Amino acid sequence: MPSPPSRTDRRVAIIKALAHPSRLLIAESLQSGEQCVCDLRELVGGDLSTVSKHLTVMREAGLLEMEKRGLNVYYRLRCPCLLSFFECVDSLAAEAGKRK
Amino acid sequence: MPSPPSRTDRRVAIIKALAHPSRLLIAESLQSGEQCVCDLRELVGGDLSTVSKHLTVMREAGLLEMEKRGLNVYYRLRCPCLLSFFECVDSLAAEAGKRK
DNA sequence: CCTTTACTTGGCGTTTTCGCCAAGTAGTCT
DNA sequence: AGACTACTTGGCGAAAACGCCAAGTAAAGG
Repeated sequence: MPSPPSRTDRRVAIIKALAHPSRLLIAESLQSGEQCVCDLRELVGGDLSTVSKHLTVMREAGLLEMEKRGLNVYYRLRCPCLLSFFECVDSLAAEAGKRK
Repeated sequence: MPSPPSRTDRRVAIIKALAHPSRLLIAESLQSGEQCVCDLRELVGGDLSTVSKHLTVMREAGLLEMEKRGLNVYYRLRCPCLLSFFECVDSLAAEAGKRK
């Protein structure tokens, strides 16, 4: 039987959900408001099924909420705190750029 | 020829460097000050070479600094801002725990 | 009801990541 | 110098993540 996810497991799942170029772009784009899957597909390119799977990863990690309205499915961020995280990452990314 | 890493690539590298149970534990532990590799090995368990490779990933992403003193190599965080990020992750992780 | 649109799910080959072992390097000690 | 300690690096098999295609589902429209 599978043991329940530990505190660390849940943390890692959340971080992993951001650790991919397409998913990071999606998270950043959703900061300005909800978007449907087709919008996000235009954003990141590639197959619709691939985008859908990325969104599933992010939703299961707890990062996103989804809501179906009509034919479209809209996704939005569940966390207002991502912004400060991105600032942190960017300050490191800027230094990494200079260092090398 | 390889194109230079984009802004998103650098961001992703930093996030990926935290997206593993052992590496996340290491980052959290280093918040209270520098530690040598053998300390971190005790923390996460497993082979020393595995720990060393995790540290290399984190260092190359820009997360850590290393310094050799005597026989030991000490690692420390390069970013004071990780703390607020972990608070963000934890608030999500707590909700994810409740939700399911 | 049938078709179309907007997705989601299953499957599968390819790529990446992970972790151990073995071997190499750099200080320290005697 | 030789032995020992504390790592780092190379290599490799196993596991996980990725992305496409094909098939399935749900709501809307004719």
